[in-house]
Parts: sequence; structure tokens; C-alpha cells
Amino acid sequence: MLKSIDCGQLRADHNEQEVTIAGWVNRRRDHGGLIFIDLRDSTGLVQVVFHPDSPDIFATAERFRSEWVVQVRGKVRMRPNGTENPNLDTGAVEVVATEATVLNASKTPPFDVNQDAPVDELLRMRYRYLDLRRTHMRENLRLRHRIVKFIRDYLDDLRFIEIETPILIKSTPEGARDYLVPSRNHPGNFYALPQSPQQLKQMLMVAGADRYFQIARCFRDEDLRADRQPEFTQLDLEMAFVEPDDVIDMMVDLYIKMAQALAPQKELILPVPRLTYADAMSRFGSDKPDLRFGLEISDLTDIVAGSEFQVFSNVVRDGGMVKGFNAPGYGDITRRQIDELVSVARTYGAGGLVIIGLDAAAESIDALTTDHVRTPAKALSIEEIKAIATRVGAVPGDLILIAAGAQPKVEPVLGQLRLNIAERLGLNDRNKLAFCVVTDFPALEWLEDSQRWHAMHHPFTAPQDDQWDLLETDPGAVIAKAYDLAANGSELAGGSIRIHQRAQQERVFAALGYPQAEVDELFGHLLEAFEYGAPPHGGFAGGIDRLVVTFSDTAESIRDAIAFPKTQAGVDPLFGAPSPVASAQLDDLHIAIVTVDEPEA
RNA sequence: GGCCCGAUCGUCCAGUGGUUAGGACAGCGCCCUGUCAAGGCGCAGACACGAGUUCAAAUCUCGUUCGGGUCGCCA
Repeated sequence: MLKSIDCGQLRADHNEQEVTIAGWVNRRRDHGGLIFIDLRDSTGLVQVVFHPDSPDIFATAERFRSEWVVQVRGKVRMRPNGTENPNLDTGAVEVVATEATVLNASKTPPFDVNQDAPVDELLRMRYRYLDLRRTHMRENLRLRHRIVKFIRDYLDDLRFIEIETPILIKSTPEGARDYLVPSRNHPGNFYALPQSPQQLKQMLMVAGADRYFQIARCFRDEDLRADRQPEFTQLDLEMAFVEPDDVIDMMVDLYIKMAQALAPQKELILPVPRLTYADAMSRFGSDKPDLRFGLEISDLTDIVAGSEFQVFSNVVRDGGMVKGFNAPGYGDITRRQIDELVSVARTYGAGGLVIIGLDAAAESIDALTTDHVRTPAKALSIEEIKAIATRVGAVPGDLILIAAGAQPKVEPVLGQLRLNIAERLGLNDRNKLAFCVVTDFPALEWLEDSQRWHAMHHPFTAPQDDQWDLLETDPGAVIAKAYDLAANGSELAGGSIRIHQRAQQERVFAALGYPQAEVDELFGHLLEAFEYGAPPHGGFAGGIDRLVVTFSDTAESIRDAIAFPKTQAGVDPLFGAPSPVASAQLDDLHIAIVTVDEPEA
């Protein structure tokens, strides 16, 4: 080894010891007659002192610059009285250099590696190896490692075994776009990269591996987001002979224990509440509600059903609903802020948004007069407004936000406004950790655009036992044995009990409108397997990258949880992928590139 | 595919029609023996690209490219 101890490990215990350390020059403080170097490795920093008594060593240290890689031999000693640095784990001691070697010089880095100040994303990715040297990123990678290790240890104790499944599999469209890999040996044929090992793990259940898991890479060729990368990592898990509560209880236990062990600095809100999908949508306008704060949504339909304010009463007459929630202390909102809220509502498909501002000068809700009320809905009577305010729990000085329309539109709009208001009021405290289990998801949802039913979770999800007959009569009403785990408004894991019998699986495919030929072609292998004693089974999958962000104190996006992420355009700026390939490679793959000129607009 | 935001020294920011385009950090030079975001003095260093408006553009408009956010999309 080129070092005898790690920089970050030096303590008073090592006083008087001869050590050899090596690392990067984090900072240099040159006093002319005395030079301090903060030497950094993956474990932390330690201060090295160079005295001019040994001119050769001193001259070497004078050349040191940021990010040079150096080796120092020296003696550990207690720092002189009054010069200890309490901000540093190694701050009680320093290393007095007796030998110094430059292992490798460094160009001046394109950004500061020794501080966590913001840097342009493109530059960070272009020089990712420098970005990863920074404290926050180093900590995020370490956190990620600990999460994965925790999961493996936890599941190993429960007799789960990790089984690798192939990365080159068969394309089964429906759902996300597949990444395709051309086959050299089979011209015109393609492998696909897995969007998840879903069907593979079900095959493993049939195979009798009744407690399976995998830290699995998944690929989806869709547009990116702050919380979405084209390749990402999931804890993929499946068990045989289980019912929903078995999986849910284990999932919750795993995540709680992980949070307690790996994010102890967060205020964990326990016990973890369980909501049905219908409740979550109704009360929070989201199937992954952020329960760090209230701002609960109330139904106002009965209050305004007969209102003079026809925007509301007409919606009720047409079978819609009117719902709203209270933003405490936000009654003095500016015109501009109102416009922003309306624009948020529009983005999520609302026709509009009605706000009611309550003047803080009013004595109470009972004492409200029209002078205390600021709203564009002039036709609302003061009695109606009082009833609304009481229902949503508003007091003078608050702001009430109301949306009207069909249920599937109103609730998500209010859900988004709720998050927006929470952000404005600073309620989304990143030091809190609020898990939440959502159950009883609908099995199918109607896609307006393509005019067909589609599986909300995936088509292998089992309907609840008493729901089967609805598949043919009222598909949208079918409730599935599906469940999610959310934390702070982010979906962390989702799963279900799967169908394990051929006839039942075919019945669901039929309800989804799949032609028989397509079912045979895409899912024949799975249906056949079900005929050979497939056990009842279920499981879940949870995103590792998002979990790192949730547990981290500094990660802002999923990119901060991944060593080598891609830009929003799916580009890797470090390696320059994707890139053209040599024509010989294309020939091997029987691929010809056809350039199509864009038609003039 | 749509919408929104952004692009100024190496980095991070300031700069709302006429500026010697400013600062901090980094870099370079000089000084400095107890600093730890060391300090002092000095030097060097930038308006993404292309059109347009204007007497005059970093600044206004359009486009391109790139980055970010988001809707669609993500079974």
C-alpha cells in the first residue's frame, strides 16, 4: 500500500506515530514560511504541515495545487493549543511532513471540487469523475451502497435469495418503449432490454424459488424527468404463497428499518398510515400523498349544489363535484400569485380555479361579511362562504382553493395545488419522512386518447376475489390486489398479488382487449408456465435511485443518486453516448441507416 | 411533440438600450511561520451561435444549439 492509514481516520490515539498517507490536495494554505495542506481521501481530510527546516520537502509542497495526488510520510502530533479545528473529525491532530512525493499532478479543475457549491449540470456530467469527488456526491454514493447492502442483509435473513435475470430478453410492447438490441445471428430480429424483470420473476415463482429478490437494472426508452432516468435500479422481489398483507407488512418493515438505520437524522412519522386509493385521491388528490403536512381536501358539493354561482351549481347538476382545501395564512396572496395558481390548475387540465381570500381583520368565520371576502365568485352567498370555510377549516387570514368538475379531473388538480401551496408555505420539510401505504388500486383505467382499457399497474395484477365478474360488466370498477408505498409524495415501491392461473390471466387479457394471437405471441410462455403448477404469488418493486434521494439530505434529483447519469436528452456527456458506429458493425447486425429529410414546414 | 426557465471571465453571480462589462472563488506573480473558506498587494481572464430592430444591443425580437423544469408519455 502507498499509505499506512486513511486521512479521515487520524485521531489523538495516533499521536507520535509515523504514518504514510496519500490522497488529493483539497486545499493549500501557504504562509510563506509555513505551508498547510488539507489532504483528502475517501474517508475525509487531515491537515499536513510543512516546515522550511527541510528545504527539499518544503519546495515540493510549494508546488502542490488543488487535486494533485500526493503521498506524505510524517509524524502525527497533537495540534498546538488553540489551533485545534472542531469542525474536522481529524481536527485535534496534524501530520508533520518528513517526506513528500507527487504521485500525479493535476490540471486546474474546471470547477471547485473542494466545495459543494452549485455547478452547471452539463459540466458536472462532462467531468463526472471530478463531481463524484465532491463531498455530497461521495456521501450519496456511500448512502446508496448502504441501502443496497441493508436490503441484501435484511432479505438474506428472511431466506430470500438473489437471482440474476437476463438483460437481453424478448420485447413485449404495451407500456414503456423498449430499448432494442439487434441480433447478429438472427437478421431482422431484436432483443429488448427489460423494463422490469416482471415476467422473469413470475417464472421463478413457477420454478419454485419462492423467495426471490434482485437489485435489478431496468430500462425504459421514455422522456426523462428530475426523478426519471432511462436506466434505473429497482429492488425487485417476489414471494410465493402470500396474501396482500404479507407483502405489505414486509415491505413497510423493510423501509422503516432502513430509514431508521440509514436516515436517522430524519423525523420518521410512525405508524405508517394505510389509505385506500379512493381515500388517497379523495383526501389528498394523489395516489402517492405527501403526508408531511395536512392541507386535506374537503367535498363541498352539497354546500354549493343550489348556489347562485352557476359555475359550481351547473357542475353539480351535470354530475360533477366541487372540492377544495384551505391554505392557512395565505389570504394576503398577490394577484400574481393567484395567476400562478390558476396556471398550475390549467396545466393539470382544470378549466379554472376559484379562490376565496378571507380578510385577517374579521373576528371569526361567523362574523364574516362580504367586505372580508376576496373572490371572483361574486355570486356565492356569504352563508355559502361561511359553510365552505367551516368545512375546510379556514379562519380569517386564510385562502381557500376550490375546483369544480368531473371527479377524475378535480381531485388530481387539487392534489397538485396542494403540493404547490405546501411548497410556498414551506411545509415540505425535507427533515421529515412520512411513509404511506396505498391499497385497493383500480385494476383498469379507461384511456380516453386510445379509447381502450389499460392495466393501471400491469396486466398480471390479480383482481380482488369478489371483483372478477366486474371485469366484463364494469371494468373500471374492478379493484386489484395492488399496493404502493409512498414517502413524502414520491412513489418508492409498488406491487401486487399476481394472477397464477391461465384461465384467469386470459380473462384479464380479454378485458384489456388483446387479440388472442397477440396474447399467444407475447405471453404464451407465461400462460403455458401457469399450467404446470404455478403457486399463488406476489411481490413488489422499489426504485433504489429515488430512495437514495429520499434518504439523502442533499440530493436534488435522481442524477445525484447515480454515478453516471444521462442528461434530459438521454445523452452521456462523459463518454459521448449515444454515438454513430462503424459501418462494419452495422453490417454484422444487418442494419442499414436510412436518412430521411425532414419535410419543409 | 407542447409549454416554461436559463446560457456573461475556468467556476459562481451582478449587470433592464450608450458601463474602461463589476465582484467573489479558482489561476499566475510578489509578500507572509499557526492557518483551516488563511491573509495582503498586483496581473490576466467572459457577453453560446446566427439573423433582425436601433444612431447604438450583454440588454429588445426571432431562430439554432445546449442545459434544466414540466405536460403528454412512463403497462
